[in-house]
Amino acid sequence: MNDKQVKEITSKDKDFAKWYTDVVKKADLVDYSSVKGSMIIRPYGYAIWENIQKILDKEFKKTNHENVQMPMLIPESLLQVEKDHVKGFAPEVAWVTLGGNNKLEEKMCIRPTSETLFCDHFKKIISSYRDLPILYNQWCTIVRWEKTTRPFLRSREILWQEGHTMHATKEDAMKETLRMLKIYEDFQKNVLAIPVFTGEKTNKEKFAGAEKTYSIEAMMYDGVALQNATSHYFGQGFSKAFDIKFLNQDNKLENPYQTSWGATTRMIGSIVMVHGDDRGLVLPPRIAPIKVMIIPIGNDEKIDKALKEIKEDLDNCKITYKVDDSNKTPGFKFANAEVKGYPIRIEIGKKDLENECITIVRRDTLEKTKVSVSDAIIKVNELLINIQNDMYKRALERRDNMIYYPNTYDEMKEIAENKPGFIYTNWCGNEKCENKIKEDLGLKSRCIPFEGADPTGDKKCICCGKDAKTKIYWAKQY
RNA sequence: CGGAAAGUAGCUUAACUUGGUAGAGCGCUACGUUCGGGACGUAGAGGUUGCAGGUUCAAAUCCUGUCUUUCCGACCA
Repeated sequence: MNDKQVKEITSKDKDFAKWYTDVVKKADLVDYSSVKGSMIIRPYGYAIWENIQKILDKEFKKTNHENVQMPMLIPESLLQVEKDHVKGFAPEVAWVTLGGNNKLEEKMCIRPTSETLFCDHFKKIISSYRDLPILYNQWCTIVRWEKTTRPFLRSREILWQEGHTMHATKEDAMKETLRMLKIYEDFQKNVLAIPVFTGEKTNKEKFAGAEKTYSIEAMMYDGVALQNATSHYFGQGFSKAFDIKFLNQDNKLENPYQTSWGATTRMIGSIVMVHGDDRGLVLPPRIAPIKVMIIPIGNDEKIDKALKEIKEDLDNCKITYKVDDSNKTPGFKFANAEVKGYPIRIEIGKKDLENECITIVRRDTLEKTKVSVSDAIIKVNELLINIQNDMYKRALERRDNMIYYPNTYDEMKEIAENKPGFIYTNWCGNEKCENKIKEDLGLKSRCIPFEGADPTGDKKCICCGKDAKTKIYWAKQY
């Protein structure tokens, strides 16, 4: 690879953190604002988010969820209703204390999440089992006063969706919690081409106020974990605290069972860190706002004719594309298309047309193929599918090669210190061991997967040596 | 929030040590020539040196504070 082609992006193996910020900026996904932790999502980045919204929202609607919009401010007293919840969130909320120049009677926080707001509302609209289930979702921003911020990965103002549902029975609520987790899982695998682990969070890591928290865990290129979505089962914790009641079929008052689930623009960070390379962003076709970038080389009647034909074919197949007819040289346009990560690039030039063909380049492998103008659309359709599948396969293989299975604590330590990735071990279920591993090795528990989590080998906890209850993933996290 | 570093045109930076008219490259605009891996010519636009104080005849330069960014920890989606 010519150095000139990558002069603007730091090599990912040399300095992954720098590479990441280079890519998100050079690909025009974000810009920094003058407010710490509040990023500007630029049109190209926002277009990715819009695609995420479009696809997820369709899944939510298919499963009978309705979108709503709740207030942005939560009165202090409302936030405090559920004890674990306020304890978990109080350290990271932003407060509004003034209205104009007047001090507010009661200060209000900017929502860090909206469980309390939804509960306050649910109390008013739920009275019978006939009102259940209530399946709500909202797309909004929230604020959490994070100490350290990075574009997409950790910001203070977070763009996300949060689902909040109420059910008549425990079983229904649990079913909902897992159903939504599955929707996230399928979305990440099939659309974002990101392999993930789904499973249960430990007591220590679960959401403030939840009975159970499930998460989607992805591994970035550098082996560090990123939690890409969560789904919580609340049981009756909030509904009791908020005194939400319904009359069941036996004419008895009961507290409903609740769930919430969310995913954020952090997923865009995952796409960058799972698929990107030293030339920039690489977008999976299914999430790419522009699937094909057409680059005419020079001016010629023949080129115009071929361009017109290809555009028509793409339109007919509803494939999004753009034509780079700027006054730049071809080399510049190629490099730019690579930084932006368009899945496919079509080069239309005189030389090729003399042989009745054009050049199609796939972004993920940079492999070039020459096809006739009339066959271009067939090739594009084929490539869009292949690129999507190959990107997933490569990410999966890479991830699986970075998972380690130590049998002793010393081995685990050796791996934690020298090899980036996930570590899968037996665990006794005790928080003490979790804390020790965090302190000794800097690793946090990721999740207990749904399948294949029965203890293996000596069936003893890797840390304390007592009987293991389960297997669990450990990793450093963003 | 602790520890470290940085902030000068859109970007990369020079001038800062030793105070004295802020300079360049890239990018941008217009016109022309080009076009198969980051083109070239000519002409041009673009700066209260992050912000606020202080020292001084004089501050990009010295001092204090503050904000933002980056890296490393702690906290967290």
